[in-house]
Amino acid sequence: MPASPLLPSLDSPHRRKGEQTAERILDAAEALFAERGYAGTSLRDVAARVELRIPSLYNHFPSKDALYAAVLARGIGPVLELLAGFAAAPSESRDAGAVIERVMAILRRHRNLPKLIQHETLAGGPRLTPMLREWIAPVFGRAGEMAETAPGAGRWAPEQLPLVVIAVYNVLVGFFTFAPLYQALNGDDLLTDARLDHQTRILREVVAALFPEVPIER
Amino acid sequence: MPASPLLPSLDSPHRRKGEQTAERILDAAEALFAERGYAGTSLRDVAARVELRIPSLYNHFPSKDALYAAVLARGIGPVLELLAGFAAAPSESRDAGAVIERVMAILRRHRNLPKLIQHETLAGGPRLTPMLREWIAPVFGRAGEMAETAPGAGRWAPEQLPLVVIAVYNVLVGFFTFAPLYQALNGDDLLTDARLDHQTRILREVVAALFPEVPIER
Amino acid sequence: MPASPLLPSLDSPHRRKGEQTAERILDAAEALFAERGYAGTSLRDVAARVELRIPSLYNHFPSKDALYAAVLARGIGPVLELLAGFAAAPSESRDAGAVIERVMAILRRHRNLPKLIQHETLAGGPRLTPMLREWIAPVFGRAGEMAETAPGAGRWAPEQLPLVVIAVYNVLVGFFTFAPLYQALNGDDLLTDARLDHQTRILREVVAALFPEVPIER
Amino acid sequence: MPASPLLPSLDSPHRRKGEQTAERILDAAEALFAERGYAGTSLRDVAARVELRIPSLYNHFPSKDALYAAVLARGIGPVLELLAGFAAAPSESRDAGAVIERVMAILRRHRNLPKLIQHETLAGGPRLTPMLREWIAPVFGRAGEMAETAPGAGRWAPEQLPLVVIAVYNVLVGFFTFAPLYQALNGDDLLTDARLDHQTRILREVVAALFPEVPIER
DNA sequence: GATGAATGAGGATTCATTCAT
DNA sequence: AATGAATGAATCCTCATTCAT
Repeated sequence: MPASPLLPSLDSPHRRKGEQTAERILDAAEALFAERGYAGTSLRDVAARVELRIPSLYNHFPSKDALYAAVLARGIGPVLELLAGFAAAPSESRDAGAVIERVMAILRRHRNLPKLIQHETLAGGPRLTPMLREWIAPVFGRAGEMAETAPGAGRWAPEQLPLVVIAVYNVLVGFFTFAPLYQALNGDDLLTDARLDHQTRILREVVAALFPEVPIER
Repeated sequence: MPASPLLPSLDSPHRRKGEQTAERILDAAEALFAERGYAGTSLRDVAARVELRIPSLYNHFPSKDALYAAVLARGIGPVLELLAGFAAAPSESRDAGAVIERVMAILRRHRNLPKLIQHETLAGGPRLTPMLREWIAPVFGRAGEMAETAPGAGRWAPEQLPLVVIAVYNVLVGFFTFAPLYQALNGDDLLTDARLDHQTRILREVVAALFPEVPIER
Repeated sequence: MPASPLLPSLDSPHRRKGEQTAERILDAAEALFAERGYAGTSLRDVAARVELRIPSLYNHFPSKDALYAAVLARGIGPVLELLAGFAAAPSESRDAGAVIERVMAILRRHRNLPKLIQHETLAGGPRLTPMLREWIAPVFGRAGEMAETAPGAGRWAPEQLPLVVIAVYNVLVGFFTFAPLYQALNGDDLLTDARLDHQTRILREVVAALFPEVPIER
Repeated sequence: MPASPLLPSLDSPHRRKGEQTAERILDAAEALFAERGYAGTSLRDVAARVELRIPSLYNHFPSKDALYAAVLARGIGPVLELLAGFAAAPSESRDAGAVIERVMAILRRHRNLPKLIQHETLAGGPRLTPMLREWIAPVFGRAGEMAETAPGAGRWAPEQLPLVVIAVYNVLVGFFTFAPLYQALNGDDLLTDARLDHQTRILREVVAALFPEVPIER
């Protein structure tokens, strides 16, 4: 029996179009939230970017906050999965180089993500905390533990280890967050493919320098 | 000769009190801008924090924008002077360790500064660009040049050098910007004196690892 | 073919109601701008008069300035068309009496118009100038030319003619602008139908006196 | 005995300077009120024009309203005296031409006055009414009476007479109020001495045309 | 007499949200 | 699903005024 027109099947054109719209809204919102932060982004801007009127946004997301959460979730999800996979792997088979490579690959396609996260980090605030408990906390907890059990960890005192992990994290994220300023200063775009390759290499070397004994595939 | 009543002397009570108030406004604004960014900070919040009514703010700063610029200028000034001094020093007498120490000392007293700068960096925007040309640009220009002529520069290809400098910069700034998130996750405050000592040490080691031949006083 | 729901037909209830509201806003604004001028009129007053909240005004006009411009355009349009028609008519068929009659008829229905124009005239300012070039300038230019080619023009030196035209204009407008003061002084309302008839007659006689040879139908 | 420094005589430099300041404030306020009306003029503007700070204005006038009233009084006084003198003169010795000449002379020196009055007229409102009763009312009352008893009055029906007087008044005032618009349109300044001579002449002719039997000295 | 600082009231405008269509 | 209209709350900012100096 074909789906009744009143109950459209999961991928009827209707539904597809609706999801497409939601996706377009997420895209627009992601770019704007990344550039201007939550407070600096108005639904008016988002709507204009999607070429919709504001109330239409409410057909897809129940509030600005929910839209923001959705943007964050969509962006952060893949990264967390990757990290979780890495953390879960047996310690011998962890290859730092591969993770760096794959994280960079994700960020290349989602260049807004680091800025988005950085905005949240700076706010350090209420909107973030709920998501933290669920997503970031375990990963960063694992990261510390990983580092502790990692071969090269001997170089750092236990209470220094989290700080070193944070340092690496900031080097990674920083390439993206610093890009617009760099461009304003020098005219160069740090986010071209060539530059991103450089950054990947630098990141590898930074990790190699900080954790001399961690295996890293060349 | 007594000061004419028409031209109040430089330290008339008026002036002194006014300057004090302006300073208090700057303090309040700095904290709020750092935490919530420009768009997320309302003059209402600032005024409440200084225990003034909103219009009084306008007796000291002509607009929110001007207040923001003043906050930025006051905060960034000393750091830039320090860096400029370092950049101007003859290359043999440059001691990376000393600079790290002194930058950290400044940031310890102005803990909002890195967040402030980070917000601006993320915005990458119009409010920043004018200041950039004047202040940051020459320093970062010098930083690149410094690194090139530095003994350890040989380790990096010329086009990689700016990226490495940026990496160090991000490690430094990142300790401060990541602090609130870290606290929300783990309950630990990264900005205690003990922790900041750790970070200083880590930063030195990062620099040592990245520029193995740069002299660094222990 | 039924109208698509995405493109509401020209007289959807939405549109009709919206236009009605816009018209009511224009009415209220016209009265207030006429009485108190631009600076003296607050959107709060306008909104109160239409029984709306202030932000609703922005659903119909993007700014106070735009509302003002719309008021002016709506009011001045018909008069200018009338004058343009008169100016375009062949000189023999021009009947000063008829124009006076018809201008008075318009102003009777739009009694705020003269005050509105007078406010603008006094400001002599930036808000006016753009509209002037487009609307008023050509008409007044024609007015001068008309007067020159008119039979009675011989009475006045060419450089006096514009001044005489202005004089007539001021007599006409003055009846309306002076009315509130007159009422405050004497208690009489100059804008009753009877009084307006008088004024029309006086205006005719003034024109007859100033241009003795211009044909004027009785 | 010379005036003690504690009790400065009426025209001590102290007092003189004070009065001078008040006069300068009046000048600035007159120009601004004339151009922008009461609501459109801020004390900030006035103070800036006198190169004082706002609170200093309050040393000379107790409120914005009082300043406005003072501007009006200072400007209108001479005109009213002139008219009063004319009205009081025995009817045979009245010479319309002389009055026109002298009113124009006053307005030439006080070009803001007509605009000022026109603003008030348009407001027709509360700020005006108190002054009206005292100043303008009697004069206009007399004007009507004068016109009635004047030789040429026979031309007009009694109830038309006030309207005719108003017409003349508007011709006179209109030259000044229309000037800025005219200048914006044509680039010509209507308030040059030559133009004002023309206007005086036109005004005489208008009066002559409207009151053919009124004596008017050539 | 002049002014810096402070402020209550109000200015225009934006924002996120709701609802009827 | 899309949108015009409406709105309470909040935005930045201006204004007239006061007061201590």
